[in-house]
Amino acid sequence: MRTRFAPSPTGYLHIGGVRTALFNWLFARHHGGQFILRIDDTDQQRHVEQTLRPILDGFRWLGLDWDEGPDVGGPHGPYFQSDKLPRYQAAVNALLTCGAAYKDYARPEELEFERQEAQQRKESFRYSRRWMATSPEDESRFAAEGRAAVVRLKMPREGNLVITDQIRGEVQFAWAGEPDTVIQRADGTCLYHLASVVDDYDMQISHVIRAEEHLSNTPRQIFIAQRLGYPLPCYAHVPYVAEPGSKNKLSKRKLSQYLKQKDFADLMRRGERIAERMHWATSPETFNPVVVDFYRQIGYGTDALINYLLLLGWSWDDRTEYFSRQEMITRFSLDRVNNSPASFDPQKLSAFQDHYSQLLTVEQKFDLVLPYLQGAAMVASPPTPSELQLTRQIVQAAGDRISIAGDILDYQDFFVADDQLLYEADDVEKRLVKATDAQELLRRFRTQLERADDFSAESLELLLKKFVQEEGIKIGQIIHALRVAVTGKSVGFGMFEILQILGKERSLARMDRILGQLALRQTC
RNA sequence: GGCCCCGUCGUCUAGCCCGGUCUAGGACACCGGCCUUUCACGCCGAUAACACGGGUUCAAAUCCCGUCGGGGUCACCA
Repeated sequence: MRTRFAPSPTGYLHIGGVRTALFNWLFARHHGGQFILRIDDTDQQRHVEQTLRPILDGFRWLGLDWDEGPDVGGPHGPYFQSDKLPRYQAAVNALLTCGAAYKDYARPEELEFERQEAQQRKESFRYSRRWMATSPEDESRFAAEGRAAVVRLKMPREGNLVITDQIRGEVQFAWAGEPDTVIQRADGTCLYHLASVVDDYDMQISHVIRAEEHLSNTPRQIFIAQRLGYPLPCYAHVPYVAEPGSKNKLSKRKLSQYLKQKDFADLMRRGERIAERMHWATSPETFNPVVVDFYRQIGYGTDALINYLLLLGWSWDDRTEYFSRQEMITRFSLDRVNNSPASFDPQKLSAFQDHYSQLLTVEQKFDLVLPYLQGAAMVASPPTPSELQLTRQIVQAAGDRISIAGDILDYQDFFVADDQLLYEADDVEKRLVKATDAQELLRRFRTQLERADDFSAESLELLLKKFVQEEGIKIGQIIHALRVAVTGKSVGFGMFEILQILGKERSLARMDRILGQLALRQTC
């Protein structure tokens, strides 16, 4: 079993493309076959290297390894269409010779005229073949008129074709409805349909697993293969990935429209918050939730992404949600691929990420998070031992709150100098100003803290409990005020962990600073 | 418009091929509650779907026909 994914070098990896690639990869791995990467660059100019790199990097990041293709080579190369021009030329000649294709000398405007005429009559367009050359005499006559020739498929105009699709079952087409597709341009370069069929044959692809939009291209490709005497691969057309909340195909260019949807907007905002702290120059070309690299950049894990994508259109049973790589390989089959489009749901992706990130140890998370702190210049590069320790403690205390690696940047307050800490005005108002006795209680508790020689979370908790008891107050009367005093806001992780992380000196400094400011405010 | 595909909770889906066990199951989200020093996690609970209409049948989400709706594709793009 041999499958392939044939991206064109566009500079980015589309989320739907990855899903298709994943299915190809899984299918090949399941059957112990090969997964081939081939570059569809018939239409590309020179910068292939530049636009291909991000795609290959994306595959590597995701762990979708290819057995043959760019960087790794293989016995059925070349794996770049741009390197196979003579090969395609030979195929075109063969098609011409056997009468499956013809040279067409129509000018674009003449074709356009026919097309419009058909539209006016509300008929489907079918080329008249008026400028089809049927003899060398025709060719020289047309050429004398200054016409250039393209090569078109000479499609049958009667009969039907039944395709047995592995996912959709039997699909019937009438040959008469198939257009005389151009397979070679006037300048001699070849087009996708031809190249694709020739490549699939050369690379001995057994299963063509691709997006649904190619279903209607299949008849003409089968026609080419048949007339060239190639054995037909099995076809499987997977439904495309749809926009959140609709059945339209997900498209990178429609980002601004998706942003009107809350979940998508939230995801984007989360990304932008990270990008901002990292000082990234972002553009919708690469920093876009439709593009896979977006997730790598902000710190998603590949386990979550792959698992989510797997379930977008495929299922094993009525309840299994989590699959290891090995489990997916073992269980994957085409017949459990769904046949209706599935819309992309950022929230569900997040839920998978939450799950997989909870499986990580503190040390693993620590490693993931560190580059972000360095990138945001919140720690030095390389980090000092005390910064490393601080980070480790934060990761530990944050627990589930850090889901994607970039989430660490939300804990900037621990890294900022004590006299630079920003306070949420509303929180200060509510917990330190309006709350009666809050400031006084803080002052009194401060002296206790100062005397404490054990600043561990456990002993701090005992200390506060004792204080609360002695004062005859409820813990809520002081703890919120304390939190705002040392972190600047009213939400965060466990109070005693916060104090432990900051340590005595910093905790006191922060308390003193805000208490001083508030005292000053009162006298004014 | 032609051709093709698709149609189960808001979303991802199980069930459909081989009709009864489906008063339609799971997950995410949402809502409510519990836990609790806040947030998050966790736990418990609730709401929520067979597009519609005809058949066939003792019985239809499941089979047949039609309608409607959504989408894909109709390039000298891939």
